[in-house]
Amino acid sequence: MTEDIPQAPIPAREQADRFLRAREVQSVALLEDYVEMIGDLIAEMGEARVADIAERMGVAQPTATKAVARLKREGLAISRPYRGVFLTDAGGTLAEKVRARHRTVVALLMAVGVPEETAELDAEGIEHHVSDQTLQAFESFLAGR
Amino acid sequence: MTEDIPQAPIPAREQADRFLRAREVQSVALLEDYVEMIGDLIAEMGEARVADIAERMGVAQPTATKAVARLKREGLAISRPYRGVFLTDAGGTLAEKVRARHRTVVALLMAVGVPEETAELDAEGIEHHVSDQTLQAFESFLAGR
DNA sequence: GTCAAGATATAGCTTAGGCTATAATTCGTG
DNA sequence: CACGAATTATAGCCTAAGCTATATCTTGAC
Repeated sequence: MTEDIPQAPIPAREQADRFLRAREVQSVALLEDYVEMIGDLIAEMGEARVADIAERMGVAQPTATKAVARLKREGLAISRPYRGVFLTDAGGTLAEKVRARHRTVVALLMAVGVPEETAELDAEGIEHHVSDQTLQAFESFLAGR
Repeated sequence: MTEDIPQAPIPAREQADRFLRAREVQSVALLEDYVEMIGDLIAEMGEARVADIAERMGVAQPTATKAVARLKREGLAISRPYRGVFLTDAGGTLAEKVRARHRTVVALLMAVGVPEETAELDAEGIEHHVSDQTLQAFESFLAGR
């Protein structure tokens, strides 16, 4: 509180845009998490059941059901009542992208000295805010070190 | 979709804990943003008015009023009706911590090759998910390069 | 083939964070 | 010092994401 303003103040409008973007990102973050989880479950167990999704996401079963309904609305998943959940092509593509990004973020964190366990923990929240441009920078950094 | 499972599968419980943590972080992220913003406004203009907070956060004025009410509930800010908003000691300390963390995250991103503008944009969302341990790793990395 | 157990869906509630419209208050100007 | 403009507060609405309790459907065991 005793120091001067560090950088030149940013225009209010520009700063507001940053927060708007952060809020937008947040609204798709859950979709990404669920899609990735469903992809993992299908890869591991052959199908994704709502009860397993709920357990792994750490939410109650009706919460997972609601989330799946939203995925269907967004065209990322399909399911019939009392049957397993599957990904559409769009959902599968997204899951793949999210999984790759997660790996890159964890690798970057570890490359700058973050212990693996902490890297995994923090990556879960960080990854959603990593833009394509930043992701590319991470990959270049990891390749060229 | 054609490759094997990359790492050994994580116990469901452990994975759920990661998501639980990410959700907890999210619930304090807005508090942090508002507190930092109020600190900035006081530093720049001598006081933080609700209208300015709203403009810079990119929200409507009643939304900012509600957020300030929550800050007061949490003991981070004080205000009297139709008067400016001020930070408590706890609020000031938090603002300082958030501001420092933001700078470190931006510096780290730039250090691994992210352009400044993108670094600022992504940092706004990333910073909230950076744990103390990760922050320390960032600082060591920046110091020792 | 029936029936109990397990899985999924539905109903209804809560909190948080947005919004618009409007009321109440403060402040600057004449 | 009064009044209009600017600011802040309040009312009431929406959506998303969580929860518990309960209803409905599926399935496996007998």
